[in-house]
Amino acid sequence: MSLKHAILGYLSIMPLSGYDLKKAFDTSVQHFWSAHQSQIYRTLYEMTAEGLVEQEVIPREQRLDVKIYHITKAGREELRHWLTTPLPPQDEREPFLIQVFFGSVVNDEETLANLRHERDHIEAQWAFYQELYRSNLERFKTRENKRQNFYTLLTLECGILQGIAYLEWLDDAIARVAAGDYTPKSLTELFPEED
Amino acid sequence: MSLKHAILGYLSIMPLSGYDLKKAFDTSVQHFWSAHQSQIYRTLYEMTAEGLVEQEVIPREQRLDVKIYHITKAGREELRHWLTTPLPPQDEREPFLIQVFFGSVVNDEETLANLRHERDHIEAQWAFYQELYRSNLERFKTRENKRQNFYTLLTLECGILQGIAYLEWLDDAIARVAAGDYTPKSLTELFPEED
DNA sequence: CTGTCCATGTAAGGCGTTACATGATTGT
DNA sequence: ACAATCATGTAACGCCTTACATGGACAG
Repeated sequence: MSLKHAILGYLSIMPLSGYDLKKAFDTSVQHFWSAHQSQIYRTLYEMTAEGLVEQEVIPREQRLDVKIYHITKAGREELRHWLTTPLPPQDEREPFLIQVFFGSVVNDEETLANLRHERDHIEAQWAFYQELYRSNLERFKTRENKRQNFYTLLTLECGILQGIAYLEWLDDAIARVAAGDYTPKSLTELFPEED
Repeated sequence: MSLKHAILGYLSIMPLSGYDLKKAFDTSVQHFWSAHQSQIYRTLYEMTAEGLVEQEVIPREQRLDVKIYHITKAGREELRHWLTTPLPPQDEREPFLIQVFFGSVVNDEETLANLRHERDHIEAQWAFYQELYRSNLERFKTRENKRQNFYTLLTLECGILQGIAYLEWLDDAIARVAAGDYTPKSLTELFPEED
């Protein structure tokens, strides 16, 4: 369960509340991981039971207590173990590509609309990553923990580069479907020479 | 639920059994969708209750009956509707990138091992897609339904191109981590001029 | 005075995974 | 003779999503 380990990762840097964790997910790893707040609270509860984290309860008058979570020694060990264990192959699930795959069931106009919609969405997302990269770069210049920041930027870079490749494919697909051109790319067109 | 619609997509082309569907998933859309056979059977059962498909039971002596599923009119309408409705934005979940993101928690050697492991896995997968593309190209030349085949090849192309981008990123990341070089890419290095 | 932020959770349901079970046929 | 393939499923669990619920602080 990666969510547990992502939480451990954040808590290994500093203690946080469930709310803080939700914000951290939304603002920094959103491009490759997301979690609902209900999920975070439940997981934190389980992790407390498992001894991976400890609650520090800060009472507040007439409001729900704030609970700050600290990583335990066992938590650090678990995190280290997970970070050094190769993951089993993941199953992809991309519903959009199912729509494309069965594009021949509907009119090309309709598939085109889907492709354009996806394109707009990906482009907006890409612009957002670009902004994130920019702001993280700034921080890199001034901050101490270069190594931590480097890995943050590296994952963002991955998202950005894959976004570019995806956008290129989308543009090309849109052009071809719009032209009613069903000739597929040849192997030499598709694969770089080095192969 | 995309699984239902992927099943409807296949059944819109020809009637199939649960077993056939499992094979179809494994051999043609495996790169962007996978399903366990238990999941397929359960879903087929639900879809029968919903009137999206109909069972044709073919009894066999001393063996379990074969159940061939046919798409109904309601099923076709549902499929068409789904294929022409833009999908809500999907949440990504890539545990591997969490490992990279928290790479600073462990030694670079350990992160390097992860990166190399991923690289090997992706390369093998990429080679498999390449083979799939090759064989589908052959079929394209001889077969009737060019339009259907085109969309199949298009989704494969997507997987292949994204694979290339991902591999390039992995190679670059491996080189940089191996060299202990934590300088991030500048914006101009990362973004194409057109931007 | 309305909305957003802070901060916590519960409940129910949907989807996916893993393990188990059966048994004939076909290939090596 | 043994394994793989064909072909069907059940059971149980686990994770993720959606909706609901509470309530103070603070900004426009």
